[in-house]
Amino acid sequence: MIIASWNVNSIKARLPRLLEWLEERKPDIACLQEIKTVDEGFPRAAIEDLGYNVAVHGQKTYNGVAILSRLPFDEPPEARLPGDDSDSQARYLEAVVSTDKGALRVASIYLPNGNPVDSEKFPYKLAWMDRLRDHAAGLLRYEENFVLAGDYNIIPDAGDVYNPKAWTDDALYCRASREKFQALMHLGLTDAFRACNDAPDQYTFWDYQRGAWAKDHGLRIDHLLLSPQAADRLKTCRIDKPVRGRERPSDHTPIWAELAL
DNA sequence: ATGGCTAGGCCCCCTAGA
Repeated sequence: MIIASWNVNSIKARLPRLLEWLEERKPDIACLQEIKTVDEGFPRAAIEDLGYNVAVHGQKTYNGVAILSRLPFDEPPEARLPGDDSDSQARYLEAVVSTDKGALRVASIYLPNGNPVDSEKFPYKLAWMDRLRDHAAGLLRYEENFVLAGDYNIIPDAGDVYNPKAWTDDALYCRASREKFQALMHLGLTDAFRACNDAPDQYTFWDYQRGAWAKDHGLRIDHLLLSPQAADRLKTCRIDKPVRGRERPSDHTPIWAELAL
């Protein structure tokens, strides 16, 4: 089955692009980020008409995540990441589906950007990453298939950004951010894209500004992180780059993995 | 030589994104 992640940068602005991509790629599960609407504003019917079950954790104006699944959800999907009851930003949604080869847990993640690094946004990002690591450590104890899919706002390595020197002090690439990402990976997760492709400059985001798309000045910041059980079933992982070049695009493009499930 | 965008809100200018 195909599990995808896409930061759509507003579900309402991007609905035509989303519907055409769902019909082309036919993902079994699609994790969306930055839907930028409350639950009631989500265009649920148009997506259900394509055969998807829809789970939404929305918020007015900012953030917001969703999970689309051809298979029904086993239990009501769980919003929010444990560890901070005062966190009101809609950045996490987790669901479980049953396949004939076992259960699959999927999370849609919109990890905080963290810029500027001298603002309160940066410690919020780092604390959020600590919470994600703690939660992932708990999930690993089930020894099941899971995929943590989303916009991590983390450039893992120098080969994942067009000009790494310019990003040294940015919240997406600075030492503290990448150390937190490494701590998460060192639990035993697999970066699905890097497990399938070691070429540099394979991006998932291109800024709307400064002709970034035309010059291929991109970042690889959207990731599918797999549990060991899911990694054993990984067949391929790809980035749907042409979607970024379409009319009224998101600044992110979809990434997806195929698992033998 | 420079600066070049997009989306939402209650909206003609601001915040936010990365």
